[in-house]
Amino acid sequence: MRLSTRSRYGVRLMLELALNYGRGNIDLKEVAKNEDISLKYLSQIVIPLRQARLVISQRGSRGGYTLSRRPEEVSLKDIVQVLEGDLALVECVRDGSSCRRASICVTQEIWAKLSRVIDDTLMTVTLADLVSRYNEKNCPAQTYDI
Amino acid sequence: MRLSTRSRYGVRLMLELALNYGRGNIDLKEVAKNEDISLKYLSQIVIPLRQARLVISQRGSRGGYTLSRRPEEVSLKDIVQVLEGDLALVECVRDGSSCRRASICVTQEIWAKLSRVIDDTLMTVTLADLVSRYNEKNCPAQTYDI
DNA sequence: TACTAAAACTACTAAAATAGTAGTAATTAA
DNA sequence: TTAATTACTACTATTTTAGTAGTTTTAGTA
Repeated sequence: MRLSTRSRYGVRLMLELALNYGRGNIDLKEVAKNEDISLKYLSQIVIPLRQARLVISQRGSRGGYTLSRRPEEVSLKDIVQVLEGDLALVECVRDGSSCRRASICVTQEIWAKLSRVIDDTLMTVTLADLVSRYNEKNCPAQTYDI
Repeated sequence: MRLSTRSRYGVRLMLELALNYGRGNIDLKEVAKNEDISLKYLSQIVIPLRQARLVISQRGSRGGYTLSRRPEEVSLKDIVQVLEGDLALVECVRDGSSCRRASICVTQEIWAKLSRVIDDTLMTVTLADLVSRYNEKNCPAQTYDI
């Protein structure tokens, strides 16, 4: 039960865009460098994010990506959902008819619950939250020694 | 982010043992038939459960498996933990040194939280709970038409 | 207009994980 | 002694993961 690099890199990509929200296009080269992720791989990962309209792209020179919504309005669930595809934790939760034991199965109920708990957790965390955490962690309150 | 059949089958195996708790050895053939799972595959899955002392085995004719503890005392976390191996949701949560960005990374904190939420959810569900659900679902209160 | 930097698209690939199967050996109750 | 059962070892096909590689399109700018 592993979270793919795809999802994790995708979240970090989106975090970079959130950190630069309001500053125009950010190109993937920059993100790849900051986050230490293969540029080519990133350029694959961003495609579904664009298709899902979580980011807006601009091609050509000085092109790049921007968030299509404010960081407060993008949850990690939005991102992970797009990048994990339609994969559910367990197939029978998404599609009851995929298992003929569904009607008598009690474990299905548990996996459904677990799916909900995961979704709820991811839904309550937004990019804005990550930005706050980032600032706390990497930009501690500055003291000026004069 | 998928739960393996290994874990899911393992839980169903344990549920079968819980349903038959107190009735002596249950052999895998029976479980395989009831749960519609390959006998050979089940016999692989049960090995780590035995090694983790969640079940006790008896070899030979009339052999089989029994729960080593009462159903109330076995949570789904116990089972899934054993069957997923030491795989964490995300490697860096289990082992901070696995990623050199750990000290500056804020997504790690989120994955750690998600891991905890998953663990907590699985920890609160015991085999006894599954047995209750099973009885409710498959043995509705009987009415006698005389 | 030509150049350059960027996204977009298409195809391929090595490695690992998943979900099993197959066959044999050891054990034990009857 | 036999039959039933667990235990052990090895193998395998398929899918997923985590990328790489190369080309094409687009758009700003000198």
